[in-house]
Amino acid sequence: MTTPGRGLHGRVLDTLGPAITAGEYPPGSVLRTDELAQRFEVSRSVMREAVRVLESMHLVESRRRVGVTVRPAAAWNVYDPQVIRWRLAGADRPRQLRSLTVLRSAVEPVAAALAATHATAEQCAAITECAIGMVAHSRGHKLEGYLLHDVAFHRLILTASGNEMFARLGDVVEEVLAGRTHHEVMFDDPDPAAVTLHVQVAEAIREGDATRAEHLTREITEGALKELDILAP
Amino acid sequence: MTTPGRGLHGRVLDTLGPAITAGEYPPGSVLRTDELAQRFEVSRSVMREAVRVLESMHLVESRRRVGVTVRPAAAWNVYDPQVIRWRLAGADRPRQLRSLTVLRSAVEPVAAALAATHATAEQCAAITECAIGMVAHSRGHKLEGYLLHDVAFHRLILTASGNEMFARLGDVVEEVLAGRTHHEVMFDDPDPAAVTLHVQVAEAIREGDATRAEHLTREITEGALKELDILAP
DNA sequence: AGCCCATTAGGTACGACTAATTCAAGCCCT
DNA sequence: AGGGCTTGAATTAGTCGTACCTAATGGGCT
Repeated sequence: MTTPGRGLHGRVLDTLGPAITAGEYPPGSVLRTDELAQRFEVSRSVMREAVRVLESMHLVESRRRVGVTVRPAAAWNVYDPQVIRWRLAGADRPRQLRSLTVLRSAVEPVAAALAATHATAEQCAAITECAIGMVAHSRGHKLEGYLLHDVAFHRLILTASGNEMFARLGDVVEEVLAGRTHHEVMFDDPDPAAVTLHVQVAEAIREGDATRAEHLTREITEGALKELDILAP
Repeated sequence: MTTPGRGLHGRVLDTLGPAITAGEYPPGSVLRTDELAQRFEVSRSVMREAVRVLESMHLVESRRRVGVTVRPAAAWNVYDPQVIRWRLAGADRPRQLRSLTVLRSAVEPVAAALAATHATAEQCAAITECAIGMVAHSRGHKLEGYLLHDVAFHRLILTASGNEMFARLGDVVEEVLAGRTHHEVMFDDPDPAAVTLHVQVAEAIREGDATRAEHLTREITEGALKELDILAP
């Protein structure tokens, strides 16, 4: 995935970030740079750089004479891929997964509709290939192969929408899908109906049928939501 | 808005960030920390902190023996409020505004539907108040007052949806709406039809009619898209 | 109550040293 | 002779530690 620990400050972040997003330090908690530097056995310079990054994510706020105070969760940059990963690794993973899936259910249908009118021939071919790949890995405990094509499928559609904001949600979708396969209860084989829907979405996009692509994609995301309801009502 | 220049490194970012997002340094461009420190007349420590922040936004990548290389736009954290502000201040503001409006058109209808079933009585009251405020400022060149209520209206709905990912898009909506009022051509008074739609959305949410809230909100966002088409086809 | 000042923790600057990576010169082997 | 590999020198970010500045804060004084 992403390079863990590109430098000492990155190592520090890999510990501090998850700790903060996990609520280990409640909002308003005050940390001191020097104390943190000692705790992590790094120089103040390194700790300052780490704090700066946390600050840019709005996880903390640095004020003179006070220290580094933890900000309430409502202020966090929850779209930062790093923050998303930290939170998905934490305790409220289910809630996080649900939020992200709801976001998917809002974005992906619209993205699919746009893809139906904007996708190039190459993109259509790639999307179709992914759908075929999903079918090929839909039976016989080939979950890893299925996941790979599933992620690529949704990422391609988001990209083909031509909207950069949508395109950048590819990472989010990947996290959600990977999480479902790896951490949550996943039925031995994917739902055949879902596989069919993916094939049909590919069809609709290829044919330039925006409305159909949108509705079919909505069915997929609603299925994902129902799946979550079953696991954690 | 946000505090401009919380420290020297912030001052540097206020210049470097917009420059990079504006494409002033094409992808692959190499900057050197020391050179930048000299150019901005700050110490290396300060410049390093600034670079760390840019790195956390995926605007640049810092590698030994190479320098600080500018990453392609596709890698940028376009959901970072700071990045959004920088890009909106730059040359491709129209494209950016369009991307964000498309995002709104995907998210807000779903958020409104959720708000219809999740909003508390207090939230319903606040939303209604905003709609009333919009009506009150809809005639006679009261654009600032109108904007204020418009922003609050959409922000409240996003919050009332109960989904934190939606809630955090309040800043985005504010930027878009503020941009429309301040920088783009804005008709002297807002479209009466749009004002009515807002009132009706408030109604639907109050009555718990999710489907109606969703459809009405979709009309609002589609109107916003059409407005953009007129300005920049 | 209001003002003043000592305290405190972050902010900035500088200098020295480390480490990784690139590039190229030089070598060996084919 | 040419191509690929090794080695080393140059370069730039990374880390550390120190010294000093600045501004909030809280308590004590008037």
